[in-house]
Order: sequence, then structure tokens, then C-alpha cells
Amino acid sequence: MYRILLVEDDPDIRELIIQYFTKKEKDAFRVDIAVNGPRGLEKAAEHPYDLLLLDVMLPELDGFAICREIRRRSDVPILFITARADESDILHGYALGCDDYVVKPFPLPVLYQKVGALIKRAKGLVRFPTLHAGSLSLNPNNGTVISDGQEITLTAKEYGILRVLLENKGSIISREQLLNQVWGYNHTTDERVLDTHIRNLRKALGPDGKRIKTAIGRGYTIEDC
Amino acid sequence: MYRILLVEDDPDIRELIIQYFTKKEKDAFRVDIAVNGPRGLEKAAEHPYDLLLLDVMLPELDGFAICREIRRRSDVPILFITARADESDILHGYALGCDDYVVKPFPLPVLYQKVGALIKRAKGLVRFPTLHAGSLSLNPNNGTVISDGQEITLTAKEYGILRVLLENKGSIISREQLLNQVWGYNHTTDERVLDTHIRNLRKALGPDGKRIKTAIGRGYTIEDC
DNA sequence: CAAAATCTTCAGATCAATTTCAGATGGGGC
DNA sequence: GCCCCATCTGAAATTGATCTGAAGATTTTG
Repeated sequence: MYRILLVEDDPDIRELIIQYFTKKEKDAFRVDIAVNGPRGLEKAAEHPYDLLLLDVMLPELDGFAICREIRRRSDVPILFITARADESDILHGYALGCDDYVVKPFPLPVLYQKVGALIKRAKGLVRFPTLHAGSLSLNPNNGTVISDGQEITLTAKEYGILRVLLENKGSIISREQLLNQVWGYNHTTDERVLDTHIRNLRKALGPDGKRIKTAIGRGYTIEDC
Repeated sequence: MYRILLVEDDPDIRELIIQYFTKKEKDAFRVDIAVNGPRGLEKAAEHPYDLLLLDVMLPELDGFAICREIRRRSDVPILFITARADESDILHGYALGCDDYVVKPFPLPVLYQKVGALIKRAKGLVRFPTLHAGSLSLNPNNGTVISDGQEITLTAKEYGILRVLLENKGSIISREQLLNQVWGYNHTTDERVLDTHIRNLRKALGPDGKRIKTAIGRGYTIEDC
């Protein structure tokens, strides 16, 4: 059973989350509650939780402050619940070292999934299989890319693109899908940046760059041989 | 079955979308209709849809306003349909939290794909069945075509035509239907281009190209044996 | 704070895909 | 069999998606 701490001042939301998390699967989670920031810090110190669910807007001490404090001594997974999907807020959360966030109102199943996934990842229970294409391999667990025995250093975007392509080896991935998956859900990115990154990626991969094929009008794909 | 809400004032477009979404795959979608903004909001509140398709230009309450309202309490996937590909409009839509955008005239399969992909992302599901005709197979999920064990590379239009034919295997598809579905519903395409693409497709498919039969005056069809 | 790395924007080049065109073909009705 | 018109075919013209190089903006790093 995983033990999580929920710091949330709204009784309705507390109730919803507790209900869902304890009823969904019997004995999967135990949810402890703190109704404000200071109590949250206290409780977090008392017990080594598997995950913290922090509301951002809290009286006295907000979620960001709690996160900052906790991160000084623990790398427990932290998931923010926030009312504002404000870009700067989200970035702020990540800067403080949070693992994920959900924006209110969120579907409970989504929260449930995220919590489960985060805990598993934190515990090292999730190992992603290494992806291959010919002599090219990408290890999603440590972010390394190896081409013909040589380790290759890629930028974040290059790595992201390569990973999506390899995860879908043999499939044609549309530019739109790539943008969505690498740049994020509703990106406002100009479509042309993808061209540039694809080119840089191909160059970075050397001979293996040829594996990345253009399907004009349809997208890109990576080939084994 | 996924339930989607279409808010659109043009009866022709409504009809096209409903036809395509309900006929394409049996029981894949149920499409509810709202003919104006206020009715759209009402219906959206009544039932938890899997996705909303909103026309931007609507009498009374436009798509943007609906989106803004909906986003206050739900993160249901929202896809805009718009006549203008105006950059600022699109950015506006994304700023309001829409998930995607299609510009009229759009090919119905594209819309269908986007809707499927969005719901899939929201739920983590949805797979299209592979289509077959003899030794020929087309996998709509990864965009691959295999003829007699060999993977075949097709251009976007060739793939589009083949997919429509296979989706309607055994029945005759008029040239008009093909143009509508592959080029978009109010294409200005000269009818003769289809001849050329059919020829190229037949050639690309090799022996399997013979499966594509001409029904003079009525259209084309693809045969199993 | 400056330098370096990365990401994005832009505009012109390139080439496959698409469209256009004109003459050939051939199936079906008479 | 003959004619007509839809379709086919080959080749040329056009389009437009992608590539490329370079420069500007932004972020990260020392």
C-alpha cells in the first residue's frame, strides 16, 4: 500500500480525492490529510510518504513554499494541484523540482494514473526498455543514445524527436504528432522548427541519421535497416 | 463508443461529418448536434462528452466563447473548425485551451484522425483495425501498406485513396466521394487528377494494383480476389 | 555578467509530389 | 462494327513541402 499526503484546504476536493483513491482499488493507497501548509510540512517530516499532493493556493504557506522546503531534504515525488494553468506557474513549479502538476478541474482518473505512475517511477519499478534501430540505441532510463558503439550527445529536442520516432519505429509519425509530443500538448510552435531539429538530429547521428526518412506530406519515420 | 458533440450551424457540414463519423466504423462514434452556441453549452453540461467539435463562426455565441466557458470546468478535448486560417485566430484558440484546429475545407479523414488521436491521448486508447484486400493490407495506425509481405511506400494522396477504397471494400466509390474524402469536401480540384493518382497507385501496388477496378461512369472499387 | 549552447525564425533552394495537358484507348450502347 | 465519351497514359509544367544555411532570440552555464 502506498501512503500519500494530501495538502489541500478545500474540504470538497479532499473528500473527492480520498473517496476515489481509497475506493478505486482496495488497499492501494492510504491518503493522509493536512489542511494547511505548516501542517503539511509537519506531517511530511513525521512520515516518509511515497508521494505528496500539494495544492498551490493554500493559506499561510503555499504549495510552492512547501515544495521548496521539502526538496531541501527529500526527493519524494511531488505533484501539484493548481487552479491556474498559467504557464509561468507551471514553470515555477517545475523549477522548484515538482514532478508533475494537474490543473483544476481535473478528471480524478487522470490524477490517479499520474500518482500511480510517479510512485512507480520514483521507486524504480518502471524501467523503460531500450529502443533500437539498427546500430542505434536509446536508453530512456538514463537518456543515453549510442550509435555504432559511440555515445552521442543530443539536445533536449533532438532527443525528444528521436525517442518518439523510435517508440513508433516503422510507423509514420506526422509532424503534428511530433510537435505535440516533443513540444507539448498545445504548443504554439511554428511548424518550421521541426525541419531544423530534424536536420540537426540527422547530422548529430552521423550515418545513422539516414535511418530517419521523410514521408512527404505524411511525416517522418525511422527505419531498422 | 465515443460520444462527441458537434456545434455547427451549417447543415451540410453537419451532415457530412455525421455521415463520415458514423458510417466509417460501425459504432465507433456517436455524434450529437447543437446548432448554435447556447445550445452547445447546454448539451455539453448535460453529458460528459469525449470530445467537442466547435465551429468558430456561430450565431449568438461563437466557438471561442464556448471554449472559454467550457474550460472553466472541464478539460474535455476541444477541436475547432474554422473557415479562416488566420494566425491570430489560431493563437487565440490555443490561448483559450483548445486542443487542435482544422481549417475548412478539411479532408474528412484528417478530421477523423485528429478526433481519434485526441480522444486517444485523453484516454490512452483507440486503435483502428488493419484493412485488407487479398495479400494487400493497410494499417491506419502506423500508416504502413504491405503487399505480399513487402512494405510499400505511398505518397499522401495515394495512401488516402487506397485507404478510402479499402474502408469501403466491395462497394463502388464515386470519383466525387474520393475527391471529397481525400482532397477535402469543397476542393476545387480538377477531376482528371484522380486518374493520374489512381494510375500511380496501381503502379505502386504492383500486382495488387489490379485489385483496383474501374467502374466506368460510377467510380472505383477494390476487390478481394 | 559574458560566453556558449540551444532553440527559433527566416528566406531562398531543391526536389518529390501533384497537377495539367493532349492524344490514345477501349467499353458499352446503338 | 461504329461511335462516343469516360478513362488511361506519358510527359511536361507547376506547386508546395521540405531542406538548408545563416542569423537572431533565448536559455543555460561558467
